[in-house]
Amino acid sequence: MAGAKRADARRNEHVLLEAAAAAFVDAGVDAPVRDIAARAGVGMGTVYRHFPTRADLVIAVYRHQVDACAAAGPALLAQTTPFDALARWIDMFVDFLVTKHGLAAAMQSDNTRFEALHTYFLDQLLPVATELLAAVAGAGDITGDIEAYALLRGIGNLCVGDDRDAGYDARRLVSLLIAGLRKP
Amino acid sequence: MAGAKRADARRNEHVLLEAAAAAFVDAGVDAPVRDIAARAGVGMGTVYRHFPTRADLVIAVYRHQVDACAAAGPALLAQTTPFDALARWIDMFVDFLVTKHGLAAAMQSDNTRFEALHTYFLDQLLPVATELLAAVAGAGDITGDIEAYALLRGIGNLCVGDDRDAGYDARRLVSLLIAGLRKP
Amino acid sequence: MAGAKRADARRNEHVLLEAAAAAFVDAGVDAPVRDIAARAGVGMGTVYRHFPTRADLVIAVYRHQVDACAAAGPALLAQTTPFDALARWIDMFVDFLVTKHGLAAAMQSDNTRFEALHTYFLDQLLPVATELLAAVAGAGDITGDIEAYALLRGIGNLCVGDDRDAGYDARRLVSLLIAGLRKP
Amino acid sequence: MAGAKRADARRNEHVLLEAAAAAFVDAGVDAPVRDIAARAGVGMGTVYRHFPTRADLVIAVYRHQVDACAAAGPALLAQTTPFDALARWIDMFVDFLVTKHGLAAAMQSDNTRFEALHTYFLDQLLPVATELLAAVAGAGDITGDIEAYALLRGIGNLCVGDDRDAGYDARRLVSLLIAGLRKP
DNA sequence: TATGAATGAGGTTTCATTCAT
DNA sequence: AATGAATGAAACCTCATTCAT
Repeated sequence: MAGAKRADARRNEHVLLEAAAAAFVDAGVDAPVRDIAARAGVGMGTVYRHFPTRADLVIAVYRHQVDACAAAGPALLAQTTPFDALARWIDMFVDFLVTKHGLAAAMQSDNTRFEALHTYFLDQLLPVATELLAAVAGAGDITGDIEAYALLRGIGNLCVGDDRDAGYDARRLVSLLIAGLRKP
Repeated sequence: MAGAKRADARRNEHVLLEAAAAAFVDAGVDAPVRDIAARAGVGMGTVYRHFPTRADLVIAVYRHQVDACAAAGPALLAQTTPFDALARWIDMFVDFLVTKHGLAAAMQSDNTRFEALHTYFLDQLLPVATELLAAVAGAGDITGDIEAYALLRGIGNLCVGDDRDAGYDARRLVSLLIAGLRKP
Repeated sequence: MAGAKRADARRNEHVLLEAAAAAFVDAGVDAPVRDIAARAGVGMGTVYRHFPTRADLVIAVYRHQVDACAAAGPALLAQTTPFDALARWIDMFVDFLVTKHGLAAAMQSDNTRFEALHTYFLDQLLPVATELLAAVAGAGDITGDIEAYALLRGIGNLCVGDDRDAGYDARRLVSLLIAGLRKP
Repeated sequence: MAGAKRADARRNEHVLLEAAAAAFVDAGVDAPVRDIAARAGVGMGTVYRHFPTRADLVIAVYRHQVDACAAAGPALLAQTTPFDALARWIDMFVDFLVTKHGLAAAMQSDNTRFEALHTYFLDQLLPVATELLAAVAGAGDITGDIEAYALLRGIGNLCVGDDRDAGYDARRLVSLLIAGLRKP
């Protein structure tokens, strides 16, 4: 019986994540709880049961992709030159942010509601970025210093609004940034 | 007689602009009208009298600085090399955005309320940025193409949250961007 | 399970209708939502949940009585002479309007918010009034023509403010109107 | 000098009355003071100087016509039969109300702001109506009793909204009322 | 455990009225 | 005397969040 319940709960959680992801795309990560619940076909209380705070929900929605991104770093380092690994990892990160409408905006929000989200991202990605940057520096490919944090933050910022604005291409600007990083 | 009254009103308008600027810093450009009025020490109706829509207020808050920035472009071009002029103009732009906390965030908002603000910025700055980029391209200092719009947007994005975050320095990232632009 | 909740909600809806009716009496059909909520002892949001627009609320408040009035017409025609049936039906209508203080005033409001209310009343009552008038005309009891719409509107108007004014008796004036209608 | 001023003031008062009358037509007797002032081309303070309360303004707007109506009663009585005099006087009253959009509605409003308006109307018209009714009763032309107050009130009510509603003709209903009054 | 009704704070906007100039 | 800027009390409506069922 307990097991049956859990199956139900797990299904609900899954449905909710899909619904939230869809709502975030359409209305940003501040989408009304009621809308998310309605999309998922559950009551609002159910949303709160599974994700007590908004950050919990947002993190849950993006956890898989953040984790995948984190995992990709070392793999890339093993495959190619440090600079190329960094460039390709950043590409992945940009792809992730740019396809998740509103996520970059949420990341730069200073609303305390999203603090936990921020933290989660950094916990996962900062070590990887640090490692990649260190490898590039070790290979002597970089001009000047740049903190991993600053780099992630800058890339995140460049991705804000990419989807909403036909005249703007975050990837292009990020590539300029990387070019600026490289020792001639 | 008509002029006498205006002294009061003009003072109030000034106070309101200061109050709004401060409120925008603390709470973003969506700061409640009630708060802005309270900071200014006036009634809410006074805010609406002077600035019927929110865009009116936001534009008014930043107009002087936008105008100054626009004016600086040609002056710089006359003083130094194209690339240096561009770099210094971008510095000015970044200074402006970074000291006016919350402005960059407003610029990237897709809320239709801020459309007029967006428009105003672009009307003022796009021609200048275009002129500077053309000069640099003419001098053969640039690698690849970049639209003035994309550049402004990217710089604006990089400035988002610079003030709120000790570990982040927008100027540093912008300088990487410019470096990436330059032909080796 | 779904039914359990409804008990509460149904009770609240009932309480709200009573509260709204009372508020309409005291302050007209434009009574502040906050007041209605306070009378009902519920939050304002509850009013909006049950009655998203003001017209919804006003119609709901008076629906039962309008329906009852509409139903009474044919019954009366079957019981007595056409003229008597008309007179008694009008008595009912007047009773309804006069006891539902403020309703007549709402009916004459040209505020577009009340359009739906107006429409609802006419949809229900116009056919009945038309039928009664036709029967009276068929019996040759009437002098001159009168449209059902004009008659309802006139009676409605005569009832405005009946309750607020000790020196005024809408029934008496309506009876004069009916007398004026009758062929000597 | 004092005289010169007075000419100015008198002119302003006149302009204001015209403006208020027009505003009342368009927006009812609750028309915003600002609108009235704007129509008159004066400041709002000027409205308040001339008409400290809203009732003062409303009364002033309609005073001439009320007075004319009051004066007409005795004249009609002297010219024709009592019943005919009453009928013609009521015609005048209806004409007055029906052409002054929104006035009838104001008269029936129980808003205390309009109390003085109410009072003024009654002070002027009640004696005249009473006299006319007494004459008709004296001539034995009336069936049953009707108070002058009730009659005025009923007629006023029948005129509400006459202008806004193509399907409604207050004059027709008032004539039914009078017909109902007459002894066969 | 799930539901969704209820709450009420929070933001917006509109005007009647006062009062400094 | 005239002006119109300023005030601030309403009123509206929208959710995030709680909690009875």
